[in-house]
Amino acid sequence: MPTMTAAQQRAEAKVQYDAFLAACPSRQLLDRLSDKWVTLVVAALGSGPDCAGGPAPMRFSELARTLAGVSQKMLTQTLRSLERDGLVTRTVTPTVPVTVHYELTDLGLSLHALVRGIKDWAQDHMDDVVAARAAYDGA
Amino acid sequence: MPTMTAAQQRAEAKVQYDAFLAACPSRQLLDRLSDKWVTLVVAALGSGPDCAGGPAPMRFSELARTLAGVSQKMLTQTLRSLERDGLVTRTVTPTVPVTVHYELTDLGLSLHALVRGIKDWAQDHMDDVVAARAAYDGA
DNA sequence: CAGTATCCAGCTAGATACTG
DNA sequence: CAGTATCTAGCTGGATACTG
Repeated sequence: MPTMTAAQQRAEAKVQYDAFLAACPSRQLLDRLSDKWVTLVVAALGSGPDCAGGPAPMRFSELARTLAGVSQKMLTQTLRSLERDGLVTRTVTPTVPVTVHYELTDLGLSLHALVRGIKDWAQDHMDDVVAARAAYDGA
Repeated sequence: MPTMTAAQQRAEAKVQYDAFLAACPSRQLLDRLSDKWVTLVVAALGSGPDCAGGPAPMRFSELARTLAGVSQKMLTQTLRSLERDGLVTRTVTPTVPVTVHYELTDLGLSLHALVRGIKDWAQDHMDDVVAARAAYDGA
């Protein structure tokens, strides 16, 4: 065999990739933020239903309404993963029917600061992006 | 018909959802950052191949190596969208074979600051997340 | 109200082959 | 070197129905 096959080279690349991941912790959080509902839930819990207030606990149905368009499945899945990661707390009040509140933890709040930063950047620069897009498409 | 069907309620929700999107500009950037390769490319161009230096122009193959594991297709697609959005510049040097450099624009650099913030947050808090995860799984 | 369970359509992204 | 083109497997996430 004179040289590596394409498949072998790919396998090799995967190993290097894993190493790159291990060396760059940002990747792990990235996978979290890459889930669009995660970011939206954090934004909702951190900024309130109107996307402009302060942090506030919200009920399941309240979140579902605020993020209208999210399926129950995705909302549940997202909230579970956030709870598991210690970013939100889940509080069950045994009324009939049951009432459940979700709230950002301190850790979640610190992440919210980043999300807020992203939002601010978007508001400041999104028109630049739109303009660049128009120029690119026109040319 | 006494009440709305489930399908009608869903259609209604979609409209509200669109309104929510329009009211919250963060969503547009979110879609951008939700693409994991976008964030990684910005990080690579902004922090250098070793993920620790300063902003530096990089060649196509250099990016492919740094983000080992990315397919040519995804890398090309990602770079095109970033170019279209005015976040990176594409410079072709007519050597044989051709040489292409990618570099962050000022706009791209300002976005990189956010990515850097995310990275720093990850380094500061990722162990908390891991601990929370272990506690959740153990209980 | 706040889920869980199941099914499946659609899109994403990987593999592969070819080009200037 | 830096792409483009094509095919397709697999996974994501939506729709729907059911439960404590």
